[in-house]
Amino acid sequence: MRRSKTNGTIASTEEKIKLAARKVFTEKGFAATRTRDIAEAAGINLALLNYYFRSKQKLFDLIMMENVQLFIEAIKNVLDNERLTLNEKVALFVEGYIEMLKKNPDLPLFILQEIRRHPEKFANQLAAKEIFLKSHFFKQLQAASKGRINPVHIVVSMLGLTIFPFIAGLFLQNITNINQVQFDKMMDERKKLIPKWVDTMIKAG
Amino acid sequence: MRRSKTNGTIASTEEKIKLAARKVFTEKGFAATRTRDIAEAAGINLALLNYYFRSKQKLFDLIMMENVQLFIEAIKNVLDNERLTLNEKVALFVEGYIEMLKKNPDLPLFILQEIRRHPEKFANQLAAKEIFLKSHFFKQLQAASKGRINPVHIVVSMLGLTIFPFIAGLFLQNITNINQVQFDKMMDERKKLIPKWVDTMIKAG
DNA sequence: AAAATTATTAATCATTTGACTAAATTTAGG
DNA sequence: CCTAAATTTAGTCAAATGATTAATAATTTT
Repeated sequence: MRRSKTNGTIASTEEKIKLAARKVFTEKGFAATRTRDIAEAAGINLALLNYYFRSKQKLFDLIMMENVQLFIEAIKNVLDNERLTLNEKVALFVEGYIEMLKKNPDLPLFILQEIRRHPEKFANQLAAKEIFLKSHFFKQLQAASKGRINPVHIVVSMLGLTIFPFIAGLFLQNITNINQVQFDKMMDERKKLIPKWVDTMIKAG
Repeated sequence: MRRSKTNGTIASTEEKIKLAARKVFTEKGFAATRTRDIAEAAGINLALLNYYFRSKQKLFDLIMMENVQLFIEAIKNVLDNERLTLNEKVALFVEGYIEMLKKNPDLPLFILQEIRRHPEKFANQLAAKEIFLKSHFFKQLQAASKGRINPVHIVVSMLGLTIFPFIAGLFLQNITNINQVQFDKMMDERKKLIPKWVDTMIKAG
């Protein structure tokens, strides 16, 4: 693999391709994306894409990995911080995710689509299973909701309340007659609403 | 356009293709689907697909329309039934959708993806905007939540709590360590949980 | 500055894929 | 049965597309 020393130019070109690839892939998915689209969006010659990344698939895998990373980083620091109460964790999680999703609204649909298309790739990969179930967060949740309700319901609800609005963004703006600015404002409101709702769910069952 | 009189056969072949097309399209999306896949899944010759449906695009549009129809029918009868209380409407909506989604878990991702890809096609189409905002349901919601909270928040939450688990099905089964059967059982539990939660949201703001 | 390495381009290739054609086979009505 | 319409098939085509190549330009190294 070639690594250049003339960093100024190469990093810029490679980065240009990656940026364009993230944009086009995330918007259209793997199959609907043509390498020519990416090349054009990046303002480079088609052959350069293969020069730097070997193949469409390799480039896609790279982007996908970085996207998944975005998702994980937004949780990581919250779920296992033992100094935070359950409510504080929920609040931080919701706040962090909504901020991230405001910047990357296409991300959830992109990732979930990909999981559906290739479940096997994600089955083990992150070992998210164990990490999640053993997290301080999940233990707190079990303790707080003990007996009244399956804590998985709470987790699913928290994720749904936070992520779903972005997945269905355009659809919701359509049926509810609000525009982009109003939508973003509402998402900010949800930073306070969701933790309150989740707290109620835990207590009320 | 040829219409046969030997109805037995034609309906069966045409239906076979449509069933196969729905399956493959919904699983893989438009671009990733090859007409040859559909033909194979339907157990028919490739040319037959074009014989009955003219083109891949036409077939896709048909399937998409039917899928959207599924979504709408599940709401239609509930939203404007003036004899139902708000809580009854929510309960019926959630019940109906969860049942529909258990049978068609790929539907939401498929439709939302398509809306993202071609927003213009859905912008006016259903005029869902007006229909929804003028529904008896929405008016009841406004009355019940008056002042405390934007009713759109409630709608978004209700949809999210109901639909999101199916969109993220595989992902959730992964991180929460539950299998398909447990998942379906949980979805049944949510038929009772979600209306209760929504009621709390409305009252508490 | 010469040589070597790295970056970029235009042109081309090979494969995939949606669509079409023309012929063969089956079915329905007389 | 016979004929015409309906159905089905194999074979083919043209466009799209991922990838490669060979030549050229730019940059770095010696």
